[in-house]
Amino acid sequence: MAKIKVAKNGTKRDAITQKGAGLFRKKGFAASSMRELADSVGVEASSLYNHIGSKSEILRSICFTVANRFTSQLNEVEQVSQDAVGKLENLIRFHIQMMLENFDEVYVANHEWKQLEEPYLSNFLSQRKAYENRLADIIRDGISKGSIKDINPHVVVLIILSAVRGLEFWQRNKKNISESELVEQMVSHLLNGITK
Amino acid sequence: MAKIKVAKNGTKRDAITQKGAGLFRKKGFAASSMRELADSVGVEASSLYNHIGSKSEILRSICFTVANRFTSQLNEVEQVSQDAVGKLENLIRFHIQMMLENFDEVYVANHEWKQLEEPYLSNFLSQRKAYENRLADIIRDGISKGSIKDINPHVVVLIILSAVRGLEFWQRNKKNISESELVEQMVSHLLNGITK
DNA sequence: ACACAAAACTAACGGTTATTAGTTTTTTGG
DNA sequence: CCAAAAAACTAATAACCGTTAGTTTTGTGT
Repeated sequence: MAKIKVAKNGTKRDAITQKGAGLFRKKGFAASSMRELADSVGVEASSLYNHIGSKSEILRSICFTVANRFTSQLNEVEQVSQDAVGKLENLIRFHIQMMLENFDEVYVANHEWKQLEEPYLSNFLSQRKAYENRLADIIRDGISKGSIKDINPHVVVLIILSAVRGLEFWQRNKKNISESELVEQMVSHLLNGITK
Repeated sequence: MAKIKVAKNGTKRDAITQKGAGLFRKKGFAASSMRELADSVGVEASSLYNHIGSKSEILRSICFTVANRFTSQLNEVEQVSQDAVGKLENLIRFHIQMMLENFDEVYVANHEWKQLEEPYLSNFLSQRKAYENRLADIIRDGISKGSIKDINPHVVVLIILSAVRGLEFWQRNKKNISESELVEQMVSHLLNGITK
């Protein structure tokens, strides 16, 4: 009879969710079975249900935990007195850090949110939309104060969020460049471009 | 007894593949059933097999058709005599155009390639890797000729490809900005940055 | 109009799915 | 050390999956 290993300060539910994030990232949510998840946890599938309510609940937990962390950081950044470019830089760095430190979870939230059931799907999309709008507000502020070029704020948000999200492809090249160098170069490109 | 509607110059296989792209984009490959696909085509599930070999063959067809189109364009761009920034701009425009004109197919190739079976999965990844390396070569050339800042070429490739890919989120905002304006602003941001 | 091919149908196959019920083992607290 | 709670197990369920076989209908070329 196997036992679920729990990390320090973590419940068994957390352990299952973490393994779920890894599995869902590798295979996709719909293509992952509870039996596979149970295997990776080291237990029979039915035993999982002593700790979680359903398969979809795991996905829900992953998606909203990630979404809430981004929202929290944005809350803090908005309150700090800093110019628009500084705020943007702060958020870009946070996105990169989240991507590198919570890879599985962020990846799953980015890719598998479509498999959420209503009303969670709608909630998730609303939250993301609101996040994007607040980001656009920061850029608008920078434009009106003259520190940012007059570009459509939503286009800028799109590019920045997509670029940091693209770090999911970075794993492979990790060796060739240090993490700090990566962050600096991304920030530099996204803010200042690449042409001389 | 229903009949599959075929577009002009298209086989029934093409019609099924196209509906498949739409379905796989909306629900994901693994979460889409052949019965659902048959419904959207207007036929019974078993009838599909008169035209296609398997479910996975549809995905394969979508992914490699898209990949080959991008590779073809890169072949052409490489042969034109143009500086690195001009080549990059050309490719960025092509990516944006593909994303807007073949949304379902490009989206599926971007998101569902993980569900490909071997050896197709490895082939697909090799092709993508090769594409990225050739893009990095263009940037390296621009750096050595002085037209592009000295940034890690792979970081630049990452940002550009991710940004154009991010257009999958654009659909929603389509109303507020014209397509040509969108392209110009994206090219401008990716090449020249946003700071004044 | 008739023969042949193409493409639809119905029915069924073995396999997998998430989840539940009921039981047994393990852990915990007094 | 014993009782109660937690967490594991086995077994089974009904639903759904991709795909095949066999049959019938539809379209086509002469």
